[in-house]
Parts: sequence; structure tokens; C-alpha cells
Amino acid sequence: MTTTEGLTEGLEDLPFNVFAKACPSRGTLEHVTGRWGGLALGALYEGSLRFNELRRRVDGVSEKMLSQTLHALERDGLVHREAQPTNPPRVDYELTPLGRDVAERLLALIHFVEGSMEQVLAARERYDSAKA
Amino acid sequence: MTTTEGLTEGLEDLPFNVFAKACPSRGTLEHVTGRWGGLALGALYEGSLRFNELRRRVDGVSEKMLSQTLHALERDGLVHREAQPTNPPRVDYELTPLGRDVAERLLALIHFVEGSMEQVLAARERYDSAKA
DNA sequence: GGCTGCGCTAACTTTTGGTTAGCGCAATCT
DNA sequence: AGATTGCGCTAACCAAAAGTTAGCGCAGCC
Repeated sequence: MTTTEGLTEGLEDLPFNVFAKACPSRGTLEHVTGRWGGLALGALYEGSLRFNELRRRVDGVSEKMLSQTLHALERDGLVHREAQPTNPPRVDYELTPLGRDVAERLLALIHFVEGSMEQVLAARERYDSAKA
Repeated sequence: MTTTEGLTEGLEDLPFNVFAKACPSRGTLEHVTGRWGGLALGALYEGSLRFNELRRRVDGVSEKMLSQTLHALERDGLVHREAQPTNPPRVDYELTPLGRDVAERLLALIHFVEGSMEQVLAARERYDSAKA
């Protein structure tokens, strides 16, 4: 893309390829699918939320991680951050159009996994009892 | 589900909910969307592969992590592992039907992200130059 | 007038991920 | 013939990421 890169050997037709170690898409994918990134995007899909609202929605996330995660997503252009310099500060987060598109795909995956959990748990029991 | 569980407080209608800290679906989602889980599923979508074939495909993964990742996916019933006790050992991995369904959704997300990378990179430049 | 909530950030600890080395044997090069 | 590489791991160790705790300054509530 930029100038000097040899990281798409054998895949010249596709500009970006997650399977290549140095491809920037891998980093973005990690932001999106990371432990908290996915849940944050999922929660924001229903509408804009303030920081602590989001925090309560995403059960178990620490302030540090949520803040970090949101900054990464904002930098990648998936989330828009609107801070009002009032006191106490009010900061709203909402998905950008690109973020919505990503969140849709993500939610399709999330909901599918949720819906498959019985199968998954059954598979685990089989696996564990076979190995025991 | 099994017998004694009180982890879906306030969401009785949905059996599993990733947003709840203790929900087992969160763990499975992490296996699926984790750094290597996603790439492994993506690579296996094209067909069954041996351990080291997979390792070469997923650029940058260590043997330890790949092995670990595959075991988790196997336990969750997404990947089938077929080991032949020959020497040198031959171990083939392939997706289960459930794994295919998951991989399809995942690939939709992955390909969308790959296709959006120019926008993402542009957003990053904007963000970085604004903050500088 | 003391307490909580707001949205963070800095310092520290724990957990996780990653790296290196080795395993025993078979097929492949020299 | 002898050395070298590849196979699919695992154990031991080390670096990086995530989690935890504390604190910020002010506004509104009790």
C-alpha cells in the first residue's frame, strides 16, 4: 500500500490479508473481536451510551479496559466520541456508519454462538468425559 | 440448562447472554474471536489441514498457541481432530458442521474488516494528526 | 456538609501469551 | 552411511497484556 512492503506474497490481488503477520487489518480485527471490543460494539449497536452506562452494560469490564478499548475503536473510526466539558463530564459514545456495519456482522456471530451454546456445552461434556 | 444456575438475572427469556460476566457463551466467543481462534477457523474453512500446514497458513502463530487454540476449539465442538499414531505423527484438523457455521459468520466479519481497511487507516491518520 | 457519581489516568499485580528447547523416529539429502 | 530436516506436540521460562486499586476535582443529592 504505502511504499515498501512485501507482506502479501502470493496474494497480490488482495490488498489486505489478515493471515499475514504484519498486515494492519489484523490489528483492527483484534480491536473488533477482542475481549471487550466486541461487547462494546454490540452494546452500542442499540444506541448511543455514556461511558458508565456502557460499563454497566458490559458486565465485568474495568474502567481502564473500557476506556482503552473505546479509544482504539475511535481511532479506527468505528466509534464516535462526543465529550462535553461540563462538570461532571458527560461523554457519549456512538457507532459510526462503518462501526454499524462491523457491529452487524459481529452480532450475527455473537447471536449464533449464543444460540449454539447447548451444542457447545454438550460437546464439552463429551470431550471431558472421553479424556478423563 | 443443566440444573443449578442463577446467571441470567433479568434476562430470563434468553438462555445465554454474552453480556453477563459469568455466562459460558462469553468463553466460547473468546475462543472463536481470540487472536488465533478466528484465524484458525478461517483457514480451516477452505478444507482440512495438518497441524504444520495450518501453522504456515496462520502467519506468526507459535506451536504452543496453535495447539492450545485447537484444543479449545475441539473441546467446544467446532473442530474435529484426527490423529494417526504413525511416525512421524499425522494430525488432521477439520471443521465440524457447527464450526463451519461459526466460521462463515466469522469470515463475513473478517472480509468486511479487510475491505474497510482503507477507511480505517484514513480514520487513524485523522485521529493521530488531530491529537498531535 | 458529607457522600456519591462522573470519566478518566497512573502505579502496581496477576494472568496470559510468546519464545526456546527438546522429544523419538522416518524420510531425505550428501 | 551419516547427517539433517520435519512431524506434533509439551515443559520451562520470560515478556506483554489485562485486571486492580487509588485518586482526580467538582456538582448535585441527602
